[in-house]
Amino acid sequence: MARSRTPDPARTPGRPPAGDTDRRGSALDAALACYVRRGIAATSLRDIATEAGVTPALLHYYFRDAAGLRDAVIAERLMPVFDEVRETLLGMADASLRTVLVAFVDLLCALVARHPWMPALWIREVVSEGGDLRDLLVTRLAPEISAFMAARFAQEQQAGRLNPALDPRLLMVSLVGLTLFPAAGTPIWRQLFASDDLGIDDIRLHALALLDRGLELPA
Amino acid sequence: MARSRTPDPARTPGRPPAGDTDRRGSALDAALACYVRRGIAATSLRDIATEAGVTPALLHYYFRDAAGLRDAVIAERLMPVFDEVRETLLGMADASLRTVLVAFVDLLCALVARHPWMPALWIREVVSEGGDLRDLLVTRLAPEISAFMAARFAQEQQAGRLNPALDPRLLMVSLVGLTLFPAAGTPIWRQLFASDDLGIDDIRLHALALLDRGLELPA
Amino acid sequence: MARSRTPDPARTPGRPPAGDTDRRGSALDAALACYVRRGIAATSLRDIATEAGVTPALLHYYFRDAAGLRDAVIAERLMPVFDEVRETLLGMADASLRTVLVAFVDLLCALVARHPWMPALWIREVVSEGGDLRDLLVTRLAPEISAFMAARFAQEQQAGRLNPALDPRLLMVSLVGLTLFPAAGTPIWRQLFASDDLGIDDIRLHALALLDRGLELPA
Amino acid sequence: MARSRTPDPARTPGRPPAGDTDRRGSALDAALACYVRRGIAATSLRDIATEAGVTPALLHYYFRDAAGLRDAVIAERLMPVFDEVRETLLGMADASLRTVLVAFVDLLCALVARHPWMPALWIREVVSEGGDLRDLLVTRLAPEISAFMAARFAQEQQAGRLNPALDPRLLMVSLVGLTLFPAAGTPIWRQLFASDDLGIDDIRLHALALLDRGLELPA
DNA sequence: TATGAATGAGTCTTCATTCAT
DNA sequence: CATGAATGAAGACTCATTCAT
Repeated sequence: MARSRTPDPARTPGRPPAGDTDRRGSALDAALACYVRRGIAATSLRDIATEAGVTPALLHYYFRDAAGLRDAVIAERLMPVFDEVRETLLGMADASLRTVLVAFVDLLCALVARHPWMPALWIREVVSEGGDLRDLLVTRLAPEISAFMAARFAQEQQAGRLNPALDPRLLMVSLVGLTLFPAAGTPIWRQLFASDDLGIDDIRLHALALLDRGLELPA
Repeated sequence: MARSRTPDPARTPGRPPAGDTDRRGSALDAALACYVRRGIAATSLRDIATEAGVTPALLHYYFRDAAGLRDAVIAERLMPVFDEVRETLLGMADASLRTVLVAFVDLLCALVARHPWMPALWIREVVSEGGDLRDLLVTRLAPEISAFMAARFAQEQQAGRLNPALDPRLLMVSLVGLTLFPAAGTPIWRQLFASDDLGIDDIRLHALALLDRGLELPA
Repeated sequence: MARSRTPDPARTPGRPPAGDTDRRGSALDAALACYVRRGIAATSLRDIATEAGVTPALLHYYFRDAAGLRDAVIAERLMPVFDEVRETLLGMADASLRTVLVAFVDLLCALVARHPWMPALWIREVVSEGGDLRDLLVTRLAPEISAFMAARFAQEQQAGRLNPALDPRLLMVSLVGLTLFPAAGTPIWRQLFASDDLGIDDIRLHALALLDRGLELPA
Repeated sequence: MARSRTPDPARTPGRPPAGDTDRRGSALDAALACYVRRGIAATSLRDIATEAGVTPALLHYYFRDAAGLRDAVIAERLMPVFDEVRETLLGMADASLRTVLVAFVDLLCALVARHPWMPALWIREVVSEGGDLRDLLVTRLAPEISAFMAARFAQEQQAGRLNPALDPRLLMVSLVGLTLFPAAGTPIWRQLFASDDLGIDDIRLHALALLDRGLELPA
């Protein structure tokens, strides 16, 4: 039974013809918005259909079922973004550690600037035990990056060029905890500090400052 | 005729009489477990009833509806924990900044050690736009703490006793990003680095080291 | 997870308390009527709910799902009838072949008289390749009976007391083909021959006559 | 503007031009296969489309709707077979009763040999109360045959040339019950008696033997 | 001639909730 | 104090059918 479900499989990978109304793409965007707002598990197909202005039946026509839609969102909206991070990072094997770290922070922040929905979705669906993005992270995205980064950290540490009290494994985690995590909570910090201008660039500078020299507290 | 729905409203705040099997408390625990596992929004009353080994009707008898149950979990399981953090922190107004910071990190880590479910629930439900914990954070827990901490940071910074490139508003966010966030992802880092022993104490030491002196990268 | 779905399992095997309205039993009867009318596979839960005058949700409450309802109908409406046939027949091991055969025909015809819906359901759902009754026949009801009967036939044939041209395996099939099959089609034959009085007793006498002496055609 | 929906109505009765891939004919065959497998009422248009390897829309293009397809299957696949039976039988008005009976049995068995799907479909869809084939039988096929046969039986009986205890109306029913009915259940009897070789010819010989002289039980 | 797009109605099923007991 | 019975609303998904191309 040929899986010829998707109306025009040949069109799937890239963006649609453009110019014309692209209902499939709109559906993906609507799904993404719902996922960000309520979480993947709590989003119903009907929510997405309403958001996209189409009937639930159409979503079934395009994506077969709820899991198919979710997979399509991951494949066509999330993976391209993640792949970009991986490519950029792995291409920097020869740069100095400082360069790599700054590039990593810059990369994540630039990513947030372009895709404001990313951090919230990422933080939420990755830490969730049954989260679908967690598998994605653990099996496809992170292994290469984390191995590369952790190895590099350990090596620099042994050479005495990195704070010896740090845990090489947790350093990469820290980079995320100082960028994506604050970015995900931006609406909260804004409200908490009554600072409507608090943005990803503040996060970036703050993270770099903290990483670079720590708190600089007097002994 | 006011329908006094909760069996014994007077008993609610504290623990039940004890001695008897405490079905209400078990229900709260079951709900908490489900919230952690699947997220608050994606947890059905039926899930909780099954987990607790009671009928859905009993949950209605105790908590009126799903929102009532959720509120009870927040009030009786989450708030006590958060209040403890707030009390401890606010009681340290006179201590040195280093002492306060170390105490904050220690406090969060001790909390994780005692309530391993906390970080995942917290991280997930706080970033969710409509999340109920987010309201809780923004309206009840954080205002005092964040105001206290940010003011203290700014004051120390002006006195030249804190890295001037840091953002006082984001520093408290960073403390969470370096403790609760890594803690929430522990299963992932363990799998990623094949380190079954990676625990909250590693997170604590790493965070303190990073905060204290940063990366110590050579110029 | 204890399958404590059925409201009152203890009541299940026998008929309900009687006197009170037995909605579970009514649902089984309604399901049976629909199965007979349209076939098991083509009967929707909604059909049954409408026929029984209840909501589809109630059927789920009682029987969990469509398959559960079907199984309940089989177990509580069909099996008792079939078991009766098996018991009666297997209890006649010592009787003469003629006695056994006449008893078999009489038994089936009496059964039809008491449960007019039986033949149609039986004929239809047994020949259907994926039919659920077919499994029932092949695995639970027929093996004993058919083995017993075929063995008896073969033994009588060897002793020269049965038409040697007959196939012992098919003889029992013939008994059904001369009783249940004509009974299932009764409405048709009545219409075809404009005989409103054509009934199960005509079928019985005709079958016995044919079995006994055949057509008695002159050579 | 009369929408001439069937592509080439003139082609309908006979086989298509041949030489070209006959998608209409394949659809009919696919439908027939599905009908046999699941029953007419339980077969969806989509099932048939999948089986035929075409789109549901094409079936609508050819047959207008599900009923139209079913009617086409009846008209172009079933009726020719049934007509053949009728023609053959009605052409034997002058033959001896024995000849007619043997011919009838032979005819049905030959038919089964050529169209193994026939008996199952026939038995199932004819006894079903709302079955579409039942109308067919009652209104188009059987009236002539059954009238002819029953009259003949009655006449022979009055002349003392047929077992007087038989019911002339049911005799023709018996012929079907001893041929098509056993044939429909062949897979079952095979499994039940572990006889993979049990076939239509065994059925034919057994039926003839039983009809001819009955069981030949000793008094 | 044939099909991809689209949908309203219908399917089974789960859910939160009510209520009598 | 607790639950079994019951249901309306909503869930995912399937279906036959229409229509523009």
